[in-house]
Amino acid sequence: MPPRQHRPTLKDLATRLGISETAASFALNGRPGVSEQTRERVLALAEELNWAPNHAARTLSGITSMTVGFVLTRDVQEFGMESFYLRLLTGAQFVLSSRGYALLFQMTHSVDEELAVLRRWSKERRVEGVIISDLRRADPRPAFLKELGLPAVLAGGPDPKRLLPAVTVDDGVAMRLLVEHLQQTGCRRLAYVSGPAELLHVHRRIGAFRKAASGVLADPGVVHTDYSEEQGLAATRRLIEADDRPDALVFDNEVLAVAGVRALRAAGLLAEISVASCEDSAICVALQPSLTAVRRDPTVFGEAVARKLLRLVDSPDGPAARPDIEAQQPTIVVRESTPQR
Amino acid sequence: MPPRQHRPTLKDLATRLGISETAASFALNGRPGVSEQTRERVLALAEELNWAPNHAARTLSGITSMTVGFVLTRDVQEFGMESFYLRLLTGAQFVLSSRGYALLFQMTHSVDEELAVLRRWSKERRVEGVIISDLRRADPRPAFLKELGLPAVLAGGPDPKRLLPAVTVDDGVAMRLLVEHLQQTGCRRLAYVSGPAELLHVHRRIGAFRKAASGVLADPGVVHTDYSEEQGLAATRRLIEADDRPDALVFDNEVLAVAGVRALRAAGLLAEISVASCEDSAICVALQPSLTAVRRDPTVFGEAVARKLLRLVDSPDGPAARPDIEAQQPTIVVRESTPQR
DNA sequence: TTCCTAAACTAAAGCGCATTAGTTCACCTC
DNA sequence: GAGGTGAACTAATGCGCTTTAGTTTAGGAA
Repeated sequence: MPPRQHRPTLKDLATRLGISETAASFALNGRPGVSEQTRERVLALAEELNWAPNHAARTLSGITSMTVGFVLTRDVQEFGMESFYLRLLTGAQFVLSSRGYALLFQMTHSVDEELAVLRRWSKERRVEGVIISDLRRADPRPAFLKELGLPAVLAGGPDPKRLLPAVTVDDGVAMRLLVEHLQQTGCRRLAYVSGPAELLHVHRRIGAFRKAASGVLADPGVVHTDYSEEQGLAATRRLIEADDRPDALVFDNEVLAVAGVRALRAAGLLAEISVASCEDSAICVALQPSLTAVRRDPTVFGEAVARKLLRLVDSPDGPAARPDIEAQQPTIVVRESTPQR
Repeated sequence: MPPRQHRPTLKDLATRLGISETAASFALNGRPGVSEQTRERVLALAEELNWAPNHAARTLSGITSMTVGFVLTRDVQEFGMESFYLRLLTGAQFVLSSRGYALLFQMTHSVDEELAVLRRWSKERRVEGVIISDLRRADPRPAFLKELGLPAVLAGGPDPKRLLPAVTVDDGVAMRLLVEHLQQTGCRRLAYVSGPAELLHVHRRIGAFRKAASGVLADPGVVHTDYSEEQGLAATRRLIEADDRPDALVFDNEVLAVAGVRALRAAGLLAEISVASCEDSAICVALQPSLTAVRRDPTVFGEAVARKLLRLVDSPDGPAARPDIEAQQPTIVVRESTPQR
C-alpha cells in the first residue's frame, strides 16, 4: 500500500499561483473580492491538484460539519429480521447525501449507551443534528437532547411532552382501516399481538386499535411480546387456546405475523383465523397465505425525517421546530390471510 | 430550542486550574509530564464541566479521525428486501464502535457516484479507511483506492488483481455442500438462477457450482437476473418450460428464491422440483415450504470485515494487508424444499 | 557551595481553513 | 490636482487541540 498521499492545502494553491490564501479561499467559496480571472485560475489549479478542503479544518473554523447522526438501540439478535430500519435508513440517507450531508450511524445495546453516544457526538461537535427512534416510556432522550441544544427529530413520534419535533404516522387511520376490513370480512373477536409495552408507539397503536374496535366489536385482547419469534409463537398459542378464541389476529410487525402464522398452521387453525400485519414487507407477499398488511413506505418515512432534520438544522427555531409532520397516510393491502368469512 | 451550549475548551480547563493548556492536554491524554495531583484535578474538572475534545480540532492536529466509511451502491428499489446488508452493517458497526470508531455510511446509485464519494472522503481526510462490497467486472475501485492510498477492505472478495485485501466466503465449499445434498436427495438436473453477470461473486459462485456438479451431474443451466423479483419469476418460468426441465433450482439469494417458489407454485411444479437458496434469512424459514439454504452469518462476516479494516488502518503495511481472510465456513440448512425423491 | 538531573510545567508553533480588518491602486468627480 | 470610491488583494487572527522545544524548580551528588 503506497503511503497516503500528501494532500495539497490551500496554501499550496496560493503559493503556486502567487496569491494569498485569502484570495484562494474567496475564489473557491464563490465570495466577492477576487477578479473573475483569478477565480478561474484558482479553480483550475484546484481541479488539477485534486484539492478539496480538509474537513476537520473547515469544521474547526466554524463551518457546519455537514454531518448528522443516527443512533439505533436494538437487540442485535432480532435485528436484521425487520426490514423497517434498513428502509428508513435508505430513505434518510438519500435525502441527506443529496444535500451534501453525511450520515454517522451507530447501533447500541441500550438507551443508556445511546445517551452516551449522543452526549459524545454533541460534546465533540461531531454532528449538527440527530435522528432518534423508538421512544419509550419515561424516555430520557428528548429532555437530554433539548438540554444539549442538539437538533433532533424523532422518527415515529409524537413525543408526548412535545420536547422534540417528530415525523409521525397516523396510527388511528391505520387501525381504523384494519378493523373495518376485518369486520367487513366477517370477523368479530379481534386480538392484537404487540411489541414491548415500554415502547410508546406500541402503546399508541394498541390504543388506536382498541378505539377503532370500540362500539363495533368486543374489546380486543392484547398480548405483549419482545418482538422475537419465540414470543410471537407463544403469544399466538396462548390466544388461540383461550376459551373465547379470537377469529382474527393482528400482529404489530411482520416478524410476529410470520411466527403467528406458524403457530396457527401448527394448530390447524390457519383456515379459520384471519391474520394481518401492521408492517408490510416482501415476506408478507411471499408467505402462504400472503398476509394482509398495513402499508406505509418506510423509505418515504425516512426521507421525511431527514428533510425535517435538515430544516431544523438550518434554522433551529424556525417553523420546523414546531409541528409534527405526518409522513403519509397509511393504506391497507388486502391479501389472502383475511378472506371473506 | 435553547441555543447550542458553549462547550468548554481545553483553555477553559487550564485557565480555571491556573495551569497551561499543555499541562491539561498531557493530563487528559495520559502522558508523562504532569504530577499525579495535577492530573487528577484536570480530570475532575473535565468531568465536572462535561468536557470532551473537539473532534475537528483533534483530527486537525493529526490525530486519527476515528472514522471509517462504508459506501454501498444499490438500486433503491430492490434494497431492503435482502437482509444481508443490514446484517453486515450491524456486525461491522458493533466491532467499530467497541473500538471507538464511528461509521460514516452512504448509499449511492452507481459505481461512478461511489467513486466520487470515496474520492471526496479521502481528499477531505474524513475517514481512515473504507469498506466496499459487490466487486464488479473491471471494477475501478480497487485501483482507485490503491492510488488514493486509502486503506480499504473488500467485503466478499477476493479481488482478482489482489489490489485490495478482502474478507472472503468459500463459495467452493458452499456449492459443494449444496450440490452434494441435492444429488443425495435424488436430483439429477440442476439449474442456477443467479444475479447480474457483472458482479464477480455471481461469477465465482456459478463457477463453483458448475465445478461441484461436474463429473457427477449434467452441466447445470445458468440464468442471470438483476436480483429483482420480476426477473426471478421470469427466469424460473423459462427454466421450467424448457424441454429438459431441471429437477432442482438453486437461487442466488432469498429474494430470487421466493420469486422462484411463486413461479413453481403457479406452474403446479412445486412438489416435483427441489429449491435451495444461497442466502439464508427469516423468510426461508417462514416460507411454505421452508427453504433449504446455505447459511453464513452476515453479522459475523461484518465483524470480520471491520476487524480486518481496523488492523489495516493501524498498520497499513502490516500483515493484514496481505492474506485474504475467510470469514467462516458456510453450512447448509436442510429444510422442506429439498425432500428425498 | 556548585553543578547536574529529572520532574513539572509553559510558551509557542502548527494543523488547514475562514474571516476581519486592513492596504493598494486604478479610476472618477468636481 | 485634491479627495473620494470601489475593486482586488493581503496580513493577521482565530478555531481547539497536539506537540516540540524550552524554562523553572527541587533534590541529590560532589
